[in-house]
Amino acid sequence: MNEKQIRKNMAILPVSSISKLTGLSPRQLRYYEQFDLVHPKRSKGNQRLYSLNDIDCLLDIKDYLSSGMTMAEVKRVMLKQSPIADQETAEVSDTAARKIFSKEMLQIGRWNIHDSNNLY
DNA sequence: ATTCTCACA
DNA sequence: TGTGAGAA
Repeated sequence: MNEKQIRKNMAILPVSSISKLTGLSPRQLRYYEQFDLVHPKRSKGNQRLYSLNDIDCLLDIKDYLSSGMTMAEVKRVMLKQSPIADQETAEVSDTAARKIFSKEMLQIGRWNIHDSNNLY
């Protein structure tokens, strides 16, 4: 992978930053981790270290949850197009990903996408 | 000062 | 999910 991808998975932001950037509470961020929705690295102090890629995932997750999906459902969608880890993360972290996500949702067909209930 | 884990009025 | 205790 090139520098671009490396950095996307290198960012090491503390949970507080992620919380502000995603609008999710630290509690939720840790909770989502239990479902393998995100894979933050850990510092020696056992501190969670999120990458820019994780932020991207979190934002999508947030979107899906707002659309009425549950953790298990979101997880399934994520696993099908989340090559994250430290392999060959193609450059489909933003735009392309969004399209794929939408496609997945429509295919699985069951989550009607009428209105986004932003309740926060 | 921050974050982590665990458990619950 | 939120919140607080106790440790790192």
